[in-house]
Amino acid sequence: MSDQLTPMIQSCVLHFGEMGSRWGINRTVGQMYALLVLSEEPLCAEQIAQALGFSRSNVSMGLKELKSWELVRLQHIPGERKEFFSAPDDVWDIAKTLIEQRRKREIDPTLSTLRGLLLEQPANRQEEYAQARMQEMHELIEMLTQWTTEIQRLNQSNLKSLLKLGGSLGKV
Amino acid sequence: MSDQLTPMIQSCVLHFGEMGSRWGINRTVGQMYALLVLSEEPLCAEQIAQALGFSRSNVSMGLKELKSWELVRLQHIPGERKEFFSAPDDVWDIAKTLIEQRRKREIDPTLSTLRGLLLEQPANRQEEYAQARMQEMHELIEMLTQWTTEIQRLNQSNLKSLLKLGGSLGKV
DNA sequence: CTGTAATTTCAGTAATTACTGAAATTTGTG
DNA sequence: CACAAATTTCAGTAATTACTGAAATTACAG
Repeated sequence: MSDQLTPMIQSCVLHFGEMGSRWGINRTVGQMYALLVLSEEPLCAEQIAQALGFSRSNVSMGLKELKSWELVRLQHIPGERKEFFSAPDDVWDIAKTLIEQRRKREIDPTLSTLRGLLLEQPANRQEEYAQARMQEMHELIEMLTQWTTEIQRLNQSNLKSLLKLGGSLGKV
Repeated sequence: MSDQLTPMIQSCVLHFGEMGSRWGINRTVGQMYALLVLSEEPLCAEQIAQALGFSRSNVSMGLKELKSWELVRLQHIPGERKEFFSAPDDVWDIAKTLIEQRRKREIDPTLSTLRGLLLEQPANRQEEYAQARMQEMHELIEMLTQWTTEIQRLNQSNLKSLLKLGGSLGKV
């Protein structure tokens, strides 16, 4: 990594790179995104490559990935020919996008796989039990999904105030 | 993979193997756990290796991993010398454990990294902005964490009824 | 305590995933 | 439309992660 970055920003970028890789996100893509989030002005591919010490083509791949997740905004700066990228200004928007995308890519296919298997006629006691488990998983995942859907409707400050009501959840 | 498994169970096992690998969980560990969840009786390492076509040592590694996540229960079957493993009977217990463990391993260190960086004196305007972003991230993560803490207190049926109240969230 | 079954460890290898530089393509400007 | 800047693609390579078999260790019945 080049040392154009201040140590503070570098630490954060590195941390999110590691975190990303634990969550199935390519480490360098994680770093790129952290950098974009921490930057006030939009950055061009060249700047990202320079700041993080990656090849230009790696950055191109990374940005492609981030575009496919809808996590970056493409911007054109007047007078500049090249493309600039930035992350949403509101971190809650980022989180909502992440949740939504992961749902589309992983949760929905899982639910649909489970539904498919639940339609089959169990061939024996063993399959009967397995289907019961699958049914439980399906219900649980659907429930948690509905929750996140509700939460996603809120904006961050509503979320905060809802949380302050706090223990209200315990009173069911 | 051996074909001791019925196609139904095999499909499910394979699917969760793939899903696991997208979430930073080794594919074969994902398969092992799916198999344990779908099995009514506890399984021994040998049975898992046989059913999934993995080496005995790979299963040993996988079980070690699952133990470290506290996702499996070790059981001794009377008269049997070897160890048997099973997953919790309640899928909600499994989910709660997963959430808790990921919090410990990834969320807490992230919060602590952010707090550390927020204590530093910003050296310039750029770092000032970066810190503001870090502050937002910290707040958001802490908030979502508190949410999941609340939810984890509930049991599955409470969760269901709370969800049925449904749009109540929208009324904040 | 001895012998055997079971489990774990670990060094080596295989498989996967990530990254690069060079070439091809696209984009925008005069 | 010609040229140049910018971006993308992709085949090759590097790095990482996963998996195995053999050896070491542990656990337990007699």
